[in-house]
Amino acid sequence: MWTLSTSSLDRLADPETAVTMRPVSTYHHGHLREALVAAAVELGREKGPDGIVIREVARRTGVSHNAAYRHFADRDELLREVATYGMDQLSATMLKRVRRVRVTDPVERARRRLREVGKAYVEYALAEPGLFAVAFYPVTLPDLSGPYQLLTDALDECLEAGFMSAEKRPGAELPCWAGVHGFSLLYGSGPMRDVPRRQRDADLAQLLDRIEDSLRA
Amino acid sequence: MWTLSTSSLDRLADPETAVTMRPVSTYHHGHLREALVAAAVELGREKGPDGIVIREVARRTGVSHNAAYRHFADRDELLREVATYGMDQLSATMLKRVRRVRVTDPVERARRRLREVGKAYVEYALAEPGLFAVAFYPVTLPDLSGPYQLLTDALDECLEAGFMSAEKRPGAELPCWAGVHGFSLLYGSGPMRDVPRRQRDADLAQLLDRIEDSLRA
DNA sequence: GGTCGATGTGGACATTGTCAACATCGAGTC
DNA sequence: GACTCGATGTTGACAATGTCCACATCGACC
Repeated sequence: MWTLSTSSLDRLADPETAVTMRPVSTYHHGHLREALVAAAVELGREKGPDGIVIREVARRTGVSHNAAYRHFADRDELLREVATYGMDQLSATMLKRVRRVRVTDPVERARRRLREVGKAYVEYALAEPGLFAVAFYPVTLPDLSGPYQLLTDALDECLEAGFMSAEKRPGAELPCWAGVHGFSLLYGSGPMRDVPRRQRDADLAQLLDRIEDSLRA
Repeated sequence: MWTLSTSSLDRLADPETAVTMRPVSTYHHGHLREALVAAAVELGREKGPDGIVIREVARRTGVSHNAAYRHFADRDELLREVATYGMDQLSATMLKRVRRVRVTDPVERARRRLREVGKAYVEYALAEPGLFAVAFYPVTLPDLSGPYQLLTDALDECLEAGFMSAEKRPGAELPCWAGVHGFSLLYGSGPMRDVPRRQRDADLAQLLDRIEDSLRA
């Protein structure tokens, strides 16, 4: 029953339930909550927030409509779960890219790290426009501290390396965030969504150049 | 019958139909299309894209459900109409603010105009978050040439005035647009929506400062 | 005065979120 | 080892919605 691409569950199943895994009788599912979230994530990935439909989630999980109400108060709570999943993936994507930077020169490393933070943000938003939209769905709003902290760290490093002027540091997060966030939406689901990849990459590079220019000491 | 706040119809009713206005028998409405769009705009203003519900629009217009189908192929077409209305208002807001600039020094005037373009964009997005969301709803996407042209003009002026370095001019629209667009969403319906007005204004001022810094020769 | 196409109406259907009542199962208790 | 009880699923129902079809009504033109 309930076949699942385990990969998409990696971050969902907590170790405890993972141990208790049993093949399941037809009635009590055993891991319904996780299975439902996994199905909801898949729907969100395919069709965005509006595509996350309780009854379809139940159908894909091979369970009756209404079963979800034993695990989520309402649709919004399920949405919030998917949003958190997306935000976690965004954090992970950013962290991975930042860690890949192998430069010793402090200034160059700070610049590169800030750039990778921005690139990763956009990369995830464009790779998963549906989940990104869910993560920023007005009713949803999961914890943002992961991505925000990575940006803060990158900016601090720019300051320490002397790449950024000190009087620009306070509140510098916002202009940077707004830039990549706006870019993500314009190119991910907005009016620029059909711009070919080459052009889009060039535009992103230019955006990151301008952000650097704006911070430079 | 069909009471309407005429003010909200100003930009909708075309002169021709306006002349033909008649008090109407109960059946054939006479200006149903305009009345429906007006009601849809009001709903969009109150609750955003998801709030624009055909049956509610019909109810508010005092007409049967289904009546709308004589004027719009489906809900999306009605949405598109509202989106166009919002985009027109955005253009108007921007134009108004740009025109208010009364500075003679060319450099200072170019800077101020670019700034007002950005301020107006954010101002409208924050004043009408629902309509702004409709205007950028993925399925919608009305004509953007109005706002875009105003930005282009402002940047051209910055170049001519010598405030912006020439090699940064090509493609300069994008970074600017992304910045104000991202800001609008983060503060209008996103994670920053509860930031108090004072703080928000300061953040916007800083964003515009950084944009100027990024373009400076 | 009569006809006909445009415009509204009423009814129907499938889909959805959600509630209430009922069914089933496994973990403790005697 | 049988029993009970709370957690977990299921069935059925309801109202709201987008959309389709058949029918009603009206005004412009012959």
